[in-house]
Parts: sequence; structure tokens; C-alpha cells
Amino acid sequence: MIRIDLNAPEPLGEQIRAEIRDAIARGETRPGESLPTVRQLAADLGINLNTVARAYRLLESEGLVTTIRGRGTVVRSARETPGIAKRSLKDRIGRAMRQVISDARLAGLKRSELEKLFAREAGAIWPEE
Amino acid sequence: MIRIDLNAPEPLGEQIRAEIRDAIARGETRPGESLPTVRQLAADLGINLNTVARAYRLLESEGLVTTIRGRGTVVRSARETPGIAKRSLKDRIGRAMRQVISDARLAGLKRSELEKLFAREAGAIWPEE
DNA sequence: TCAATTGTATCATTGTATGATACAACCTAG
DNA sequence: CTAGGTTGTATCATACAATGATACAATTGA
Repeated sequence: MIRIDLNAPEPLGEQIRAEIRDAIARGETRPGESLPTVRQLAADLGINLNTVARAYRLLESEGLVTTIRGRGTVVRSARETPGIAKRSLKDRIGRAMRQVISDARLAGLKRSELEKLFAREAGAIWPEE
Repeated sequence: MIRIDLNAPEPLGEQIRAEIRDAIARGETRPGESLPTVRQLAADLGINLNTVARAYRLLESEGLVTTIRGRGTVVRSARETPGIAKRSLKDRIGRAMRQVISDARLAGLKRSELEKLFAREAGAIWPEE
């Protein structure tokens, strides 16, 4: 189930996109499964249907879902999702990771705490290994 | 040295703030050290001085720097920086970490690659341990 | 004291996010 | 095959955030 924070500084659409990306990454919503309709999700969250529709379109442009008017939006299978340029991607992820770690350090977390956190979340994403 | 990407979706001010936070966290800029003046940095980056000034004020509100008109902006010593409520903080960092890991997974990174990346960045932040 | 240096305040402009509303494609009962 | 309901889409308006131009105020130092 998707939840957002109306007061967060992140735009609603971005929050939705991030939540769904995350759900797909961890296999909570599987390929072939339908996402809620834009009206349904918008009503659940108490926001405008266009905001949800825009988030879905972002996800489609990322290749994560397929959406057909009149039918709805469906999660694509993993191998359908196109590969992206790996170099810049790894850079981008590296930067994001660095930011998280810097934040944690400034917040006073111990390295061991952060390592535990990382291990836990990574385990949720790659349960098989 | 601080670098930003004029075309990135993240606001310029946020980029500056993140860069400086990171530099402080990893000890590249040490307590007592002066940041560039708002005009200097703005000129270097080719942006408006107000954008830099606002980023500096954000950092000041976080307790990371002290700024005095006429003198400039200086990095505060670590133990001066106030502690923040730990519970919500750890949650926030946990969410950010989860996003990074989801992204990495969807991008096709292997778990081992991400672990290597994490270890490298964490080592840069906590060099002593 | 005065000029230079530093950050600050104010206002205008631009772009993005969100929402209200009307439209178009698709599906299914009958 | 057609009518009505369901789904996503397009268009327009509005609010707000980010950035910039410009003028101001505090501090420094010769």
C-alpha cells in the first residue's frame, strides 16, 4: 500500500513515484500486477488524479510500468525494462549514497549503526543472496 | 571545491548545501575554516549571490556554520552542533538509504557492487574506524 | 573616518507542482 | 452493436518555490 506525506518538502508526485519504484524493486508488487487506477489512488491519498497520472507516466518513461487508457497501469516484467548507461548511473547512485552517509555522520549515527541499517535494507531488496 | 550542476533537477541552493554538508562531514573543510564569500562562490558557480546566501543560511540554521555580516561564514566545531531528535532522524535516514538501494537494484547493480560502494564511501566518512 | 568587503532585505520574474474540468480510448453488459 | 461506465489524457488556472537584480546595512581596516 502506498502512503505519502502531504507536508513533506518532496513533491507528491515524486513521493508516489519513489514508493512504487521501491515496491517494485523489493518485489512487493510483481510483474503483471495492476497498480490502482489513478482515480482510486488519488482518492485514497486525498489528492488530484492528475498528480497520480503524472507519477505513472514518469514510471512508464522509466520503463517500469505499462499503461493503456481504458485498461489501467501494469508492472512490467524485469527483463523488459531497458538497461541504462551504466557509468553515469553508478555515479548517480554513488552520489546519493554519499549524501546519505554524510547525513548520517552529521546526525551523529555511529558507523556500526549505519552498517546495520544498510545490511537490513539491502537484505530486504536482495533476499535471495 | 564546490561544484554544482546547473541542469540538475535539484535546486541550486540545495546542491550547494549538500556539497558543503558533505565536505564538512568528511572533514575536508574543518572547524574554524572560512567558506568562500557569497559573492566569490556565486561568481565561481556563475549564479546569483542570493542563492549562495540562502544556502549558507540553511547551513547556519542546521548549526553547521556561523555567519557574521562583514566577516564571512565559518565552519563551526562539531561539538557545538546541537543534537537532533534521534528517532525521526534515523527514520529519515533509513528511508533515504532504502531509496538509494531500490534505485541501485532497479538499475541492475549487483548487491556486491553496492556493498563495495557503501564500504568505500563509509570509509571516507569514518576514516578512523 | 571612509572606502572596501561582507551578508541581508526587498521585489520581480520564471518555472514547477498541483488542482479543476472536460475529453478520448477502451471495455462490457444487454 | 450500442450505451454507459471505466480508464487514462489534455488543457487551463493557480499557488508557491527558486532564482535573480538591485539597493541596503554591518563590519573591517587603512
